Amino acid sequence: MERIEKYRSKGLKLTPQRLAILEYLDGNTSHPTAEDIYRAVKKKHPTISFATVYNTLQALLEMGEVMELTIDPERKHFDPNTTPHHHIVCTRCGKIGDVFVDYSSALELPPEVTEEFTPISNHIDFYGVCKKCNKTKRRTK
Amino acid sequence: MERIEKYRSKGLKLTPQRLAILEYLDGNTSHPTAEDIYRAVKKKHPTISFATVYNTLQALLEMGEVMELTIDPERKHFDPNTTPHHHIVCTRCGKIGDVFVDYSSALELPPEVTEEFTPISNHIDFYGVCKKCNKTKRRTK
DNA sequence: TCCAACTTTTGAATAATTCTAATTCAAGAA
DNA sequence: TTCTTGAATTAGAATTATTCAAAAGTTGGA
Repeated sequence: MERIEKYRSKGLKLTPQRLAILEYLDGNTSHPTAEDIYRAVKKKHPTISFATVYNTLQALLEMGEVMELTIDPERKHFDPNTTPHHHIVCTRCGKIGDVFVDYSSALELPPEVTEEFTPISNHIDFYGVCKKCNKTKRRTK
Repeated sequence: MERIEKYRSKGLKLTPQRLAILEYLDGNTSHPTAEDIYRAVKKKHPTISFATVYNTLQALLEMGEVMELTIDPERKHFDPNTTPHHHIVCTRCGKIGDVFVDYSSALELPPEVTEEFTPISNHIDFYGVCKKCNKTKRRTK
């Protein structure tokens, strides 16, 4: 997600807006939504539009430079780390953490499934409570 | 998902519309969207509204009688089978299959994750290609 | 430096889902 | 069986996330 050469060579035109988005995403492990990105980039480029964020994300998706996460039923999250990994979500605050373990060898599918589907990959959503929320009193109701 | 007594005893008022939704969901393994349910129930209750489908789904969610699936980035799918299980999605047609295997014991989390999160549960999305799509020629672009 | 092709922008358009207010109804009480 | 009331249904408006369209502005190779 760093060297800008990589993007130009893949035919991506590098505008200031895109550079700002790339910079924001580089090494970012916060799993931002489109809105998170929009708000962050807006600080340096107050005129940037949502469409530009979505356009750029679309381009990066097609280049395989970001992944779309479907963990959150309300909105898409994006992950610039495209090496295969899993996620853990705090069920109280929604914080998303990374899990860099390859469980594939342990995930054998039963015959009734492999008869119907040829498996290709997998992704695990772990659910739990983060440290901060564990300290906080659970809201009563 | 069957005995209607269960619902009444939990304070759910049983209207004809709700009974039709319950009947449609009972034993349904197609992982329908709200629209799938709306269209199906509409056959018997032509005046049913989307709001009723969403209301009922909300009530069933709160009762723990259906699960919301986030596999599809475009829309929510619902599963009346609330016993813990996983899913496999056809990356070509979107068909969703069930995987009734408990992999929990194989899904140990590394310390850097358990330091930050107290894990509670997990759900695996498997991705693959279904039998039907495997037969079909892949569309060339 | 020039210019075609690609981007950005604004605002409108979609699509999924939620909300609102008025009307209707389920089901326990009488 | 009828009454009563809180809950459910409905139509349609409202919201929210995301996409699209057209005009204006830029990038980067020639």
